[in-house]
Amino acid sequence: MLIATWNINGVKARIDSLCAWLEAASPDIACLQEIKSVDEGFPRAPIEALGYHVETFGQKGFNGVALLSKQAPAEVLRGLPGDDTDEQSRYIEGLWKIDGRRLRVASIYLPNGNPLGTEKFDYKLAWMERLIAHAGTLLENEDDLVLAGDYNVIPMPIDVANPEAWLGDALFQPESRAALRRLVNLGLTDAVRACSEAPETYTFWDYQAGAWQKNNGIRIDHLLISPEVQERMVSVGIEKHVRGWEKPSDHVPVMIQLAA
DNA sequence: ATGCCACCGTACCGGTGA
Repeated sequence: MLIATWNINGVKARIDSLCAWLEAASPDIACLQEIKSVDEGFPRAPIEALGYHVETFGQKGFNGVALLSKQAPAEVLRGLPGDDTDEQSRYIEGLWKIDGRRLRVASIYLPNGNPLGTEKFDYKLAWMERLIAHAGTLLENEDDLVLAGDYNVIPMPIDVANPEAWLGDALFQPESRAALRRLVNLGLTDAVRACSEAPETYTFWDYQAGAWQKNNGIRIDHLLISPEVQERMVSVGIEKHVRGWEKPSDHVPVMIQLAA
């Protein structure tokens, strides 16, 4: 069982790369973020032609998340619970029933929160509180749980090439990092860090100022897993080579392999 | 340095991102 997450930065601009990656990596479940498409405009046909079921939660212009899976989910939840007035499409969750197990996977596009001192940062922190509350509810079920996505939070200094450059950024604020720690401390595991303490483990490189060429990256795409999933974890992988493709997303896919 | 680059919409620029 292979589960992946990828902030694709526009599914219509990246559809050929997405199909090439799906064919090569063959994830059982792929979580996408920043599809930047309404549901009706999502290019589902070429993805379905590869044998994938498609569930989307899009919006016009920006944001938007999706779940691609070889097996159709039994249930789908669109939108993060806790605020009926939230109009941004940043959360979609599916439940799969596989070999008698219940597997819940969420595709998360956590708010960026920049600039500091604005309602955008308040929205980020409030959204994180809602995510913590919802994750607590999910963990009570003791299902297999994978919270995957672009968290827009740099957990630790080891997760950024140039920490000083991010001190004034919402992604590296003490409040953002503390909220992520509280989420993890509910009983989740950061799958990538559980498998490797290596520095220069990044998932995002800015398009600007030659960040990719200089390996000036950050690790902000995370797979947070429940104890039931951690027991079955075989390996994780960061698809770094995808950043070197033509017209790449600024993020690369992150994957976890589970036994059976 | 609030730009560098890239996406989207109804578009030849402004909003948004990280």
